[in-house]
Amino acid sequence: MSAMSSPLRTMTERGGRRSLLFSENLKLSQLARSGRIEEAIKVFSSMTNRNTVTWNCMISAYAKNGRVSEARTLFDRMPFKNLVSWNTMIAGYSHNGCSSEAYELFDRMPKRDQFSWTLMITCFSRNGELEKARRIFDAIPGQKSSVLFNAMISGYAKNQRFHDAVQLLNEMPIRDLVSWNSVLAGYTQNEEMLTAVKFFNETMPEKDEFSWNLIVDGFVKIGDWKSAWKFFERIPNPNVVSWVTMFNGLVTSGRIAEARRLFDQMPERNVVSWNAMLSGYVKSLQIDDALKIFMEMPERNSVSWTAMINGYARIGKLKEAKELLDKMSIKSVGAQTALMSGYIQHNRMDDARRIFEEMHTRDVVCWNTMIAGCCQCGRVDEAKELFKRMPKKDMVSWNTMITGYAQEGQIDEALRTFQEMGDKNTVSWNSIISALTQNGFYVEALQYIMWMRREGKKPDWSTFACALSACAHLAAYQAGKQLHPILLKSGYVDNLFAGNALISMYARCGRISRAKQVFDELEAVDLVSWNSLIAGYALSGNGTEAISLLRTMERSGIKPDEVTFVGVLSACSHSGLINEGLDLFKSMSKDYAVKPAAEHFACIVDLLGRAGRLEEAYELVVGMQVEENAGVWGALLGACRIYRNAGLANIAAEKLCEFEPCKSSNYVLLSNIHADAGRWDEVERMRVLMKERGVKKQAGCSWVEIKNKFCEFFSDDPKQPGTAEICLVLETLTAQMRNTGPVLGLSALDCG
DNA sequence: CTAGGGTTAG
Repeated sequence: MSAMSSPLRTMTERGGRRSLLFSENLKLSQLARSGRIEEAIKVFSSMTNRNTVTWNCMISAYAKNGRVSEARTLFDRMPFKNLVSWNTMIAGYSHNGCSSEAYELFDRMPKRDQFSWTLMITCFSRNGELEKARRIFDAIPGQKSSVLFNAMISGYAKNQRFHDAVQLLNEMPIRDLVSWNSVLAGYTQNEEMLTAVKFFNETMPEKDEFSWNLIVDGFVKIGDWKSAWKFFERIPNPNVVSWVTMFNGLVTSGRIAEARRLFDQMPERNVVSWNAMLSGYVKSLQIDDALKIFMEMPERNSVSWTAMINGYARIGKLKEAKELLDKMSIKSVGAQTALMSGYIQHNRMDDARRIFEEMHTRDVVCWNTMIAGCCQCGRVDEAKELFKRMPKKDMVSWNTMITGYAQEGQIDEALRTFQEMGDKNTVSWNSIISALTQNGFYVEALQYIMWMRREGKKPDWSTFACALSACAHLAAYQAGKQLHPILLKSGYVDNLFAGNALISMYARCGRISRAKQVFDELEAVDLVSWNSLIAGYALSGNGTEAISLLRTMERSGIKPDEVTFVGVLSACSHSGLINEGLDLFKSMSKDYAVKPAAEHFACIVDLLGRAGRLEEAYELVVGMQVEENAGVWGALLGACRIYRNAGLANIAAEKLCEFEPCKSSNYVLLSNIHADAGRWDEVERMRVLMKERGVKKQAGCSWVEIKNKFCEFFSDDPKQPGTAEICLVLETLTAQMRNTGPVLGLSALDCG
């Protein structure tokens, strides 16, 4: 008996040991996949028996969780490396975007197989280094598998090199579904839906659920849920992904009730479906409904918890959010970031900072959230410090800093950051362009848009909105006009931000009928669209039309706001509708519950002033309940100059110098008034005051658009080309205006 | 344990 049992026992022991090792290795890879890296480390260090697979698993575990340097340490220390070890380490670098490190290993490895080639091609492609990927591809000896072709095709397609992708597709010996879908994904994910549908209908010989889902997702991504629905209905065998993709399309277009109906109709639901419903409710801030789903759902993962915490955080129920986080057994980075973000949104920066500092691991999203939070509450120096401290920056980090600097008016820092960053995406370009427009550098903004197009970056709705806004502020009609067809072709016309910017551009360039046409052609309009149009009529001096638009706007169910009234009131004053303007001013607080601000008072002062009712205007300013500003006194001063009321002008100009102590033109005006009245001592006092306050004459500057080029003019600039001609034209114009137009002092033309 | 469609939720 004993002689027989001995070898048997040895065999089972060996088998047992082997199966134990196998199951421990399996456990390691499972932990790695679900992001439980700390547990994986524990398991690995407690293992007495390790084989090469164990080491490979642990390398992969580290790399998949962003700890690529620890993975490398393990790789260097492991007792025996096989081909998979090398491939795993390369994959690790690839997942973490380290293409040069990956290539260094690839170059040194003793033997290569299909995995190695494919990994390296994918790694370079992900990094946008397509030429390097192609060099690898071309150097592969012998027959290339379709997996290799597909990797290269996918790389081209993802990077919008559609021509190269299709060419390779045609060159490969045997195409399969992955090949077709790789090209299709390139189109759908780059918002090329026209080409995508054509490829889907006319080129692809066969389709699977992937193909259908890609099309639906592509339409969802561009916000066209109707087209998404058309294709969704035609899917022969929609799977869970199809349903969730369509569901997501309804949620992003704000149709939460319809989304709910679709959810109820789903033939099968997995945890992703439930999470989609949950976060759908969170997005539309229906937190009670979200909670109901959270309680109802049969299975929860960290995404579910994170979504719920995020929901509470967004409506300011921070106590509930924190309690939920405390209940999580393994607190994911995302969940902690959600609570942190809640604190940031509700101005509890210290609490946010505490969570941030206490976190064991932080991903790039967490860092970016904290940085954005600091920027939002004006702590840009703190943001800068964090930005320096963070171990790995992504595109979002850089873009956030650019926007942060811009909001603080630190345009030089924004420009420096933009130049310093390596790769730039559309958002980076948009960030710097909107930084420029927000700070009044309109010519520079247009310059950057030109550079952006030269770099081959596709403009999106934000680019168009900024470009058109710059044109509007410069009254650059030629440039703005040319943007219109480009916008039409781009497919962003129905974007309200772009559409409103277009209205505003035409309106401010004095093309009010074109503005109206754009307005009428928009699928849906909002308050901003109405305000832009009304402001346009104000600018063109058509008060009657502005008032009539206000009425139409009300009938369409949109309530006017303070901006609307600035438009309507200034329209009244520009077209001499005195009584209408005064009536509207009275009714804006009474009937519309819009509190008049200084800007509205300025309109009425201007209106009364133009009618010569200077005393009334003065009484209004003195008696107004809101804080006075330069605009109000400026309006009064303007009226005083037309009607030559030196006494009131003196008061207004004094006030103006109080509000804008650094603006030289105010002192000059006041000084001129005193000079007119022969009060030379006062003129002298002005001169001394200017010197005391350090007021320097600002160079007057203006732009002219000639043949798509912007010419900047500075006053008193002897280097200015064509000065003599310009002065001659100016003199002629002035003479003509003296004879025909309203009487203006020469100072009215003295604007550089 | 490592490659090609990074189809869906954060």
